[in-house]
Amino acid sequence: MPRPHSALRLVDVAAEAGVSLATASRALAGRDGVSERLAAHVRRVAGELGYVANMHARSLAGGSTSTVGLIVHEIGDPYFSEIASGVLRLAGTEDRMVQICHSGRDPEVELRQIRMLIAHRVGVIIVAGSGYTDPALQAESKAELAAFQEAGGRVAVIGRHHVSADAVLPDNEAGGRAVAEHLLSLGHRRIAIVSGPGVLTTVTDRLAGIAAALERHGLRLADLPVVQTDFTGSGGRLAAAEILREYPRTTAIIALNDAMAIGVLSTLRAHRVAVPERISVAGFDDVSVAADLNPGLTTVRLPMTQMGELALELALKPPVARPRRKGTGHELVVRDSTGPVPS
Amino acid sequence: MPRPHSALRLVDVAAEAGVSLATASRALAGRDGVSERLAAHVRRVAGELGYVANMHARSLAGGSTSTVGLIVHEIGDPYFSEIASGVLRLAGTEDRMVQICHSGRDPEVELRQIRMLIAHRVGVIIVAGSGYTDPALQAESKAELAAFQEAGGRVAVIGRHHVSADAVLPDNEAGGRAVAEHLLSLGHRRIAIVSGPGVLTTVTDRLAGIAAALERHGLRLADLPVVQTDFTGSGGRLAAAEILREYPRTTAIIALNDAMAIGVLSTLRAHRVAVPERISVAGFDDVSVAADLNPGLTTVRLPMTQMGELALELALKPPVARPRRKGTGHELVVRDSTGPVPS
DNA sequence: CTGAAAGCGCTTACAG
DNA sequence: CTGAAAGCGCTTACAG
Repeated sequence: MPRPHSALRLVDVAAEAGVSLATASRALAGRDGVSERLAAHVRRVAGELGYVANMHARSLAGGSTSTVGLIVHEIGDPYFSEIASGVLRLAGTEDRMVQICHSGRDPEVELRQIRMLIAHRVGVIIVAGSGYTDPALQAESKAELAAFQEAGGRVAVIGRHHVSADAVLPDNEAGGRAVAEHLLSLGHRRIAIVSGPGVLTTVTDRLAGIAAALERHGLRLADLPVVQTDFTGSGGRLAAAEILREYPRTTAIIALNDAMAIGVLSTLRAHRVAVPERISVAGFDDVSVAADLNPGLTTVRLPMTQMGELALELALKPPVARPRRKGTGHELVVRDSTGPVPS
Repeated sequence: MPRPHSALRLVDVAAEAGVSLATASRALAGRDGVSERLAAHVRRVAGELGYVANMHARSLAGGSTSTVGLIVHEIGDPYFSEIASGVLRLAGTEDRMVQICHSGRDPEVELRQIRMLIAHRVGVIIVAGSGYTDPALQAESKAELAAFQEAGGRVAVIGRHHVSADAVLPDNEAGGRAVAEHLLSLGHRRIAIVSGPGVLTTVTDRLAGIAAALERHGLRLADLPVVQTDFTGSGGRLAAAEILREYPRTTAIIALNDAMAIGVLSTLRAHRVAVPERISVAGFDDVSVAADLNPGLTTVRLPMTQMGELALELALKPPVARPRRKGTGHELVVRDSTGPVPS
């Protein structure tokens, strides 16, 4: 198999620096047991020579690998591709490679991928897909990740997972509250929800926020139509058709992510339903095209790219006793797809 | 570093199967020198035990790695995330991991990433970003990839690159011709082009197609405004503003990819320019939101997901003397953003 | 067709 | 603080 031109080995660096293999290894790993002066010298020599450790040898010998494993539900979905972009960007500046795999929103596949990544001896695992509300669905993944951390691996998750690890927590509940408040303040009461799979914590958290806002206005989520569908554009299209058919008096639709909201807009347009004059539509995430739609989509902005960067940043920090948890903040972005309730 | 529970080694499989380490290795690698009966037996035992080779040991010993390296310009761009999705999908079914990295449309970064991937001993490299028209810009990458292939690595590229490797060739020129023909047949003559960086083969090929169509109608590309900008949404926005300002009589705009076309639509909308009544707009790629825009974007569909799958498929086939080249086909998708020239 | 042994490039006890 | 040596789990000449 290909071996890089620069088949420079640690022995070469050691020889050049005039130290033993062991000392060179310790110096570069930043392990103690080497005088600071010597270590600095070795590092300088390694730098001048452009030495890059053979990750396979390192891993085989029991060292850790700099590779980052990233699990997303589906990279073709802009929500995840923006997160991945953030991870790749930061990884690039740290000279780390990123292995990406699909979980397809299937806990079993997710488990398989986690095992694959561990088998490949990645040093870091980032789980970017939503967690599952039912702990049983994640029990095995949780055990696997715990063992991985026990053995020195680093883990960070994006979203609410049943895993004890550093976490980036999207402002799902507060965002749900904000978007619902927005529609309520515009006078809407006959609001329909286009929801994703109820097993995802992302979905339940966003719904919880919406429910909280409704209650402050004396409404109950249970009394509103909640159409559960795929977390995708075609899911949104189907759901919108159902809403038009079953709940024709609806004046506003909240889709639990932008992909679905875009599908909703598409169906409404096909049915020549004026947005926002007859029905207001709001989404969640603020994927980059949301601003370019017509009408521009009112949505809750989550900083996906930064979320990816932040997750990797957390994972790269030395672990602490209690996992870190970082909120993301959110921002209600009001564009043209929402307006006053039709009189 | 984390070691999987199933720290099952090849010796364990060999013992269980009652053969030597060497025989077990050969049997699983499908190398000859083992009777077919014995080999089958070893493979069955390995399967039952759930054995997975330690890729690091394999790589160190000189074997090849099943990891796939994928280089994209920017994973946040839907064109690339759809290609990546195809690669990940096929890789998943083959139990291969995929390492993705950004080249940022910078030949130097691309070269660095290629070197990184080779240093990580990936078995396959897929270059998904456009090639560069100037061979000098790719000279080093080309040499690096050639050496990699020489050493047994497999390479596939998407787009026209100065590399001798299996290639998936998007129908850029024919697509350019199709979209230009479409606008010409609608009566447009004052067509402006929103172009990406002229150093990319994707750009020059699409322009060449447009030029060919124009010539058939007695027009010359050189006489039309070609605004060169970033291959992104904001590039499209800027270019559209320039066109409105400098070439106010323009009746149609061809953007060389959908990202830019979406930016163009956005700017036209901000300026209250009716599409397609006053200006028609067409894009290229058919990213998934193109259908959901309002007006729906007329564009040239390239099968990005399949392109990703196909590239990996080619790379996974045994190499042949002459690199394979597969065209992608294309399809002009006429939606609502293009219409007859205003009278 | 099959096996014993060397070696890939590291890290890490174990001595000094 | 530093070094010599064993060992990680494979593959691949080299013998038989």
